[in-house]
Amino acid sequence: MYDLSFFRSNLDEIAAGLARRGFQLDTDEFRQLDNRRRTALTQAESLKASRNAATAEIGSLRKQGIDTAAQQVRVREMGEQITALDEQAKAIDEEFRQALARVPNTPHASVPAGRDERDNVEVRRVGTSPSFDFQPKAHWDLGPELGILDFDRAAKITGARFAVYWGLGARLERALINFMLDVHTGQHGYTEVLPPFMVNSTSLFGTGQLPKFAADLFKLESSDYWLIPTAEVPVTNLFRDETLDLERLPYSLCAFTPCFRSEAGSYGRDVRGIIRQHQFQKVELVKFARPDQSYQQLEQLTADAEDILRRLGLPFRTVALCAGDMGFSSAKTYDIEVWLPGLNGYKEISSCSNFEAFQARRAGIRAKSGKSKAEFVHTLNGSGLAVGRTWVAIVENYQQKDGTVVIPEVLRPYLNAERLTRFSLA
RNA sequence: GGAGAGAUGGCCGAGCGGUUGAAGGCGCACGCUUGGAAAGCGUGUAUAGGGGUAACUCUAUCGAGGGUUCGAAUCCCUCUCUCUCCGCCA
Repeated sequence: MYDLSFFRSNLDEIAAGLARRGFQLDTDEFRQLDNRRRTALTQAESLKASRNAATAEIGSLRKQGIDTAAQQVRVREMGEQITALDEQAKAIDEEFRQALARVPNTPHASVPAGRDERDNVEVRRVGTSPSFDFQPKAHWDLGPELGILDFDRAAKITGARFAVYWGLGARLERALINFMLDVHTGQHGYTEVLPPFMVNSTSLFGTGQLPKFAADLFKLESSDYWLIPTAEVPVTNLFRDETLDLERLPYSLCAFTPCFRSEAGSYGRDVRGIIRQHQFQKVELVKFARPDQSYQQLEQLTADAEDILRRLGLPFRTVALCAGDMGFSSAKTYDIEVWLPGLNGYKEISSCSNFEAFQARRAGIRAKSGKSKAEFVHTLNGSGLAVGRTWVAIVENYQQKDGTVVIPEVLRPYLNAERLTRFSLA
């Protein structure tokens, strides 16, 4: 969300920036709305000022024992007018705020132009896709064959887009979580945090999921609790309505959480396997940065996420999203895409964004040093990484001709195994 | 789930329905004092929005939302959160 006075005085520049991402800002509508808002506000406030004066006078008159019945009738009438004006002003203000809350962030100058994913720009490519002397399988075949992945029972106990992991399949997921957390906390300087997996709607507003994207979320009945779609929501909101010490920034946090997404409107996309599930797990990286350092921090955060793939020996590429492909709150985003033999292509495994002050303004996250005035921090986040998709990448990239999967060296202590072999309960 | 207590400025803590945006203290900032420091003294010290080139001024805010009243931090109702006890529970 934008700062009110900044938005007002830079409407045309903002509209031009938003046009890059294909968002048409109706500047006339906003100007009108803003004028109406200010008129209503001024009217209500000046009437309030005279009521306050009249009321003070009644007070002092009554102290002198003078009858004030006439004044009281007059002020009572003013009160009714004020109520009406207030309602009007409030309605217009609300209309203005709602409209403003639905305006996406402006892309940073370094964001490539373009309309959709085809215009994204590859910034680096690391590793080479493995060559197989046999026909490699997709994980949705290989997993069930190994007995470590079970879609049928998941559909029975819950429904579509859920999975059950068995044996070393379950343990591989857990190994990846621990590995990622250990690297980020031990090597990259992140502080681990374990937040609630449900949040209230104020938090979702803070990070920008609400009001526009309620349909993508799961909401619990008869409460204001929502299942988190990403750890970004609880972790960024940790410091909502707080003022941080500018000198101590950046804060670098990492959190493991499950994530829940309704995937409304994605019918038919990634229907096979565990690429797109209603429930998946993620290790998330979140940074609170000084405004003058946030782009440097975005590079660092992206490198930290990439490092997991390097250590796992998985081939990937990093792309800079074009203006038209970026998320609502983001000013700049890098997607990291891992190579998946089952798709014979790259698939997003992390999305690293700088939101600048967009979320901080919505969530009231400020920082100041000494006596300086508090300013909004810049927030960043990225997956480090999506665990389910990393699981897929391991299984598919390290599969062998005999149907087993060799586990990368760094994971073996966590898995207590060198290889995934056929598993069966019986 | 049941019973009770509470929520006031950066913090602690007053507050009779009327000039209380809010006493007092602490903290913080600046100044005086000092060889320097402490103590002492003085001054200042919230946020958001509107108007104004500015000085400044107006409005709102005492957990949130309603209500009573000419007027509410103060009275009434609802909700949220925190704490204590009981029950249940990992």
